[in-house]
Amino acid sequence: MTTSTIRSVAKYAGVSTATVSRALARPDAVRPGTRAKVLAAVAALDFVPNAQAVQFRRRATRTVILLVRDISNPFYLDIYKGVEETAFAAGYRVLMGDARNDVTRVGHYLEMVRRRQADGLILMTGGLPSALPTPPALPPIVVALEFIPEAGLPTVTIDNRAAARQAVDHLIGLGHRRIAHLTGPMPEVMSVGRHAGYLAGLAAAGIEPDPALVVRGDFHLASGRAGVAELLDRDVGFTALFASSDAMAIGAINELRARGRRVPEDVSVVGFDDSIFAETCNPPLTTIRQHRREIGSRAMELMIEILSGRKPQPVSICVDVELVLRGTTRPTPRHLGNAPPPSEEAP
Amino acid sequence: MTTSTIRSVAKYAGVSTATVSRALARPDAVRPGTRAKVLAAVAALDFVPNAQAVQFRRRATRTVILLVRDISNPFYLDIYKGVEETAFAAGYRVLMGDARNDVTRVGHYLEMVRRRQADGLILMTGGLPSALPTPPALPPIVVALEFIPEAGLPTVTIDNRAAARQAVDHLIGLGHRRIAHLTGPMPEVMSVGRHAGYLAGLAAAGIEPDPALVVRGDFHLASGRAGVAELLDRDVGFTALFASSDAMAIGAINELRARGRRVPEDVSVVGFDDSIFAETCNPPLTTIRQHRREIGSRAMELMIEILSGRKPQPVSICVDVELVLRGTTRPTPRHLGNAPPPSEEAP
DNA sequence: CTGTTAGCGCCTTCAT
DNA sequence: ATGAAGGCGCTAACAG
Repeated sequence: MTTSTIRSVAKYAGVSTATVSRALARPDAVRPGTRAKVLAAVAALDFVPNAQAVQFRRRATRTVILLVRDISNPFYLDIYKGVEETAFAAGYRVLMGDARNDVTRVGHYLEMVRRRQADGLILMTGGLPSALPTPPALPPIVVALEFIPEAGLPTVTIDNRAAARQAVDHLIGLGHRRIAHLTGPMPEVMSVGRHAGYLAGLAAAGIEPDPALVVRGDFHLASGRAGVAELLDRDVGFTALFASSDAMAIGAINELRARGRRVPEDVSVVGFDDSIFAETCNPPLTTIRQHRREIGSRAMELMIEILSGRKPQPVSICVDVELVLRGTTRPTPRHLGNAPPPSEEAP
Repeated sequence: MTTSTIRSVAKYAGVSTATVSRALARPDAVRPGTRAKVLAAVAALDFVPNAQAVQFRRRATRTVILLVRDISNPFYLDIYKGVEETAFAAGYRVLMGDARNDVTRVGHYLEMVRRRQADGLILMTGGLPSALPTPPALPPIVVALEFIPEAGLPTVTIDNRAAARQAVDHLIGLGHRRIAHLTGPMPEVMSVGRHAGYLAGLAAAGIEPDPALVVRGDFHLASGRAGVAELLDRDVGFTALFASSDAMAIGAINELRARGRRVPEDVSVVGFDDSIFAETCNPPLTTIRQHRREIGSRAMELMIEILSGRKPQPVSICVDVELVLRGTTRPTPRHLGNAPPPSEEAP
């Protein structure tokens, strides 16, 4: 590893260290001739500036931490990509942290920022340690995807309620009226929003909500399976199912099949997320797409503005979602009545 | 954000800065009384050591870069987890980089290490820029999963040949003799190794290899689909298929179904990786499991040893794989002859 | 435009 | 066991 410093370069080029620094940082702040001399010296000595010294001196690491709830979830990969692209372009680096669903680990990462291991924190975990430092000591934070009610932190999210509503409206448009819902973990803002959208969709169509059609899940595949099992055991009739996550939707489809129901012939299914599983599963899943890349880059943009000293702290950005029609939904079977013209179909 | 420094703490506690530093770094190097005074001052002033200053002074960032070939691939998530866990426990941080299948970006990350943005680089990309710095200027590097022939760099991998052999032996054990192979991109060491294992398995069973049964893919799902299409169009008979990646295996299954072949009734399929798709696909995929977490943590362990100044540079570690029996393989149909007792079955 | 001069915050000899 | 002092490598005033 190299050891030449700005000082050796200065000596070699016959200029001062300040000039070297300038020639490198703001080339047009020095005369072309000197610049050339410096550059030649840099090349000759194979000089590489010591980033640690620079950052220390500038009191900025140009690094942000992206902390996710659980890194096993590939959902976060695209978010990361969005964050990283925007960060990289602006000269920032991204450190990805895994909270492992554990709030104390969030505190740990917060501490890293306070120690100036990083300039800011992009949080995608549904909670903060209760002993949160108060505003003056609170480092720059942007919350994405999740909600942290108390603190008035800048946030990037989707409109969960409206998104769920889209899913349900689609099902209703296909003629379904007995629509079940697999929710996420329930006191959580995200799950509550999606459930509210489900109810709103029914209400708008004048469909009486039936509590027996609603089962609580936890976003994971197994709970989708279990949810359908419960629904079937309850023996409530339903021709469609809206799951608050793709994983649950896939679990649900597996269980439906295992119990002899065909998808979409007997039951239409809509998921949520448009995860990587959605397209490759069989049949491909109709679902609500979250534009993850965009969520990530928006969050990073916000962070950059905050770190640049612009922006009034509390901002909120809402990223659009999109209903992706694929193979798991179709009009209700004619024998159940109200069959609409068989027009809507996935590409 | 806090601004108290070691100096203010020293003044408050009525000791020198050296004592504060010692009290924090090596508590038993100072008298209990002084330690208490220092700790009280730290608490009173809400002192947080400035990591940048510490690292600058110590000339170490305690950060390593994990550079992957393409971060969209969830395969790397578990590797990351393994790396991160081991790193975290040893006081290191992990910066994840995405090479986006682009060698020039590898050079960029190498440069980051040279600039001391990080202490070392864990490489999971199949190549290095040709203008690689020579040993004195070459930063600490550990290669994982992939192979970089020229440089005698420490490496953590699996035995691709032996792993593929296991897959093929399993199929042969079930009575299959017409076994097709979907390879990875072909000049690459990894793909070549797996293909060699396939051939070795056939040879050991006295089966004549048939070039018409081999199709080149690129590890991605679409190439699995295309590969099967080609196989079917060639009209070569086969009762089993070994794909060098799970994604290709799933693509293959989709295409087989689309063309009216049932899996595993008509064709048995074995994948490679045990990716997250393997378990949730339908039926669940029999495959070769790579212990990704372990590969990651081994790589990080190696890195730590190198950074600690131990370890002679060129080391190579080989992590075991495991055949995971699930639902896509079964004995050959009796009408094709040699049907073994129907014993082997997934749990 | 360029050089001189101070540190950034911490750790670490070297004395005491 | 503790204090005093000198940098790590660089940038940012401030003069010239």
